[in-house]
Amino acid sequence: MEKQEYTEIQIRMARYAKALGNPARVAIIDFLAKQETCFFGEIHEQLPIAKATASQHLSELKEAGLIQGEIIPPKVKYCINKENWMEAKALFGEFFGQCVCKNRQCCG
Amino acid sequence: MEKQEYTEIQIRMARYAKALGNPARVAIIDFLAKQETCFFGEIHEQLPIAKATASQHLSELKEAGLIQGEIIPPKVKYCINKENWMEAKALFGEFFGQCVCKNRQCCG
DNA sequence: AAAAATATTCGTAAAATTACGAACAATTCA
DNA sequence: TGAATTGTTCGTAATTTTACGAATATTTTT
Repeated sequence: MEKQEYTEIQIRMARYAKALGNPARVAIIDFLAKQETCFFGEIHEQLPIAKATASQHLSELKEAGLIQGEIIPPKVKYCINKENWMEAKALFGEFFGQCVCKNRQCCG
Repeated sequence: MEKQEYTEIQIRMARYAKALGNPARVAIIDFLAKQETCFFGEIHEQLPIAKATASQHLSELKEAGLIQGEIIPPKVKYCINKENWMEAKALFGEFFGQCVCKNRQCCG
């Protein structure tokens, strides 16, 4: 086998991983995971970054499918996207489950 | 609580996630996870990218701690870094375990 | 010693990421 | 209606990422 393209699963894995590849976004998810929903303001309060930057990170998490938002004037309510969260959880579970680390020496 | 800095765990999570945030790097790990070790050439054969790019991705995975390399002239042998792999596995496990998705409605 | 094989490093270019303040839009409150 | 509140979008700048071919270094083979 040579020069294979990536599998759908690898592409989806990388997409979710990339979305989690920043401490601010990990912190946002940590915060959201512990409650049903919450407003932008509460999320921003937790983060050591400007409002505009927080909004940008939320957009990326939404784009990746990990969260969703709903406008409740004049606020915006965010929450985990349950369906995609479960998919990501399964993907990472299988990913980290595939290494037969216990049975081997690895390098050195 | 306001303007908190990120926790060590969030920073480590983001670091591992970022390393996995590219399909080539996910593919490399997928390939390495299935065997004790293998040489650069075999890894590169699997990937639809140039040699230099593959080497670069391997560097990033090594930098993040997920793999390690050993020179066996004139080849280079790579493998999963067992210790850090286990840490990453645990971090992602706790991360995805913390959402109480089943018990809630989320937005909408 | 010269040629071949194996990977990394260098130099470079295009695109994406991260961050901020200012400007804006939309709704609510006075 | 005017002022305040809440977030997003715009414009911008600095940095990082991704990718490639060419050059380089190291060891092995001839």
